[in-house]
Amino acid sequence: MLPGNVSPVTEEEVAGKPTTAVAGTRWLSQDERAAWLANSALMISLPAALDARMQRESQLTFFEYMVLSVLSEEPDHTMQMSRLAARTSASLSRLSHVVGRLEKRGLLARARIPGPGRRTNTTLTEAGYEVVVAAAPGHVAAVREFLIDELEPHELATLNRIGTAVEAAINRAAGSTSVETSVP
Amino acid sequence: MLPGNVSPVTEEEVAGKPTTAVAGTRWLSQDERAAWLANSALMISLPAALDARMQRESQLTFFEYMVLSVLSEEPDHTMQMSRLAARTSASLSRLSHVVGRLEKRGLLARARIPGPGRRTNTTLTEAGYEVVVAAAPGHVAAVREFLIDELEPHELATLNRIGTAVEAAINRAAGSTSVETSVP
DNA sequence: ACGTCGAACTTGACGCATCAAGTTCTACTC
DNA sequence: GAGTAGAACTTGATGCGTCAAGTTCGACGT
Repeated sequence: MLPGNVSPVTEEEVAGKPTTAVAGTRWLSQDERAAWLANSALMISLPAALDARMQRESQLTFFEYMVLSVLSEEPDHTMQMSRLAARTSASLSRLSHVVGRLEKRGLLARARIPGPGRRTNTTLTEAGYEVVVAAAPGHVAAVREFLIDELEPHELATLNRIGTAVEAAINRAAGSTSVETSVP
Repeated sequence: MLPGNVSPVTEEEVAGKPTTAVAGTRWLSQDERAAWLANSALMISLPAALDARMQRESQLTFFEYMVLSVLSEEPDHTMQMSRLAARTSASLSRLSHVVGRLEKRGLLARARIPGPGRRTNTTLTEAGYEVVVAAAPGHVAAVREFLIDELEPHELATLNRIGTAVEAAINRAAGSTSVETSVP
């Protein structure tokens, strides 16, 4: 459980309604606050739990696994950097660092794309593919244990909706980074 | 949107049912997979977006804000380290580092608790309180913009349920860290 | 009374993420 | 055709988080 990381004042000022503003701010209502706290705990604890387990079982970060996994699902185990970045919700910079490390470990390889522009392809190596395949069952098990198997079907559906909506709201606020997101 | 960070194989092997196992693993069904992908995006993007904004507007991390905020809601602006750690879903180690930094910045102070055992209290300073108060409106606005205002009431309720359930599942798996979590 | 255990921290080393800046291309402009 | 804009990365410095150890205390056994 998380606390009231919401307003620096004590209960009394917040009252019941989701509206009102003491000094121009719409504070959170009781329900909103509770939902936000629960979500904070989820946001903080879930990635940490998954990271810890993947690290133990496969010497991979949650994010590294995502990268390898996305590549493994392409027919040719290959994807362009910027596209891979969009697919993993990561900045190009972050991806570049991670790919650099994974390349050093021999799990994937980079290659300039001949055409116009400065584009780079990333491809899984044999070793890389074997690592993902080996790590997958543990990953899925963890996802089930911590999240999926805890939820009812309608909760799953709602979670899907929420994730999508939030992602949209963030991209909207970011002024749209204008990267490919849809599957061709 | 996020990709299939789930199974290293292509669609065909996963089929429709949430069950079945090619090699002993219960892979994710279409719906489960979709929900998981949406949740991944949420897990990754939301903290990042909040962190970035708080950093820009208040020179505070999302987590630093949480710490200060929790303290600000205590009547005496004081809380014991281990309790504060539980309230913020953080390890004692992480909290210790963060509190150290915030102390250096003059936003809070530590003091040994006289009684038995090795306990430490953390207290907001005047400056610290002013910082939270100043940062709060921006924080709430961001939370609303990215999450709360995007959701219908029933979605809020479900999110609450999900967060609680996940937190419970993780704590269960962790063999119970045995720290206080309930409010007295 | 002495030693051991465990709880409650603290500290240091190391790794990963972020941000700002640099590079390498094409394309467009005047 | 030189210059500028801009997309697609890459790189380096800095800072936060994690993990493993270390410290400091009381309690409990013998």
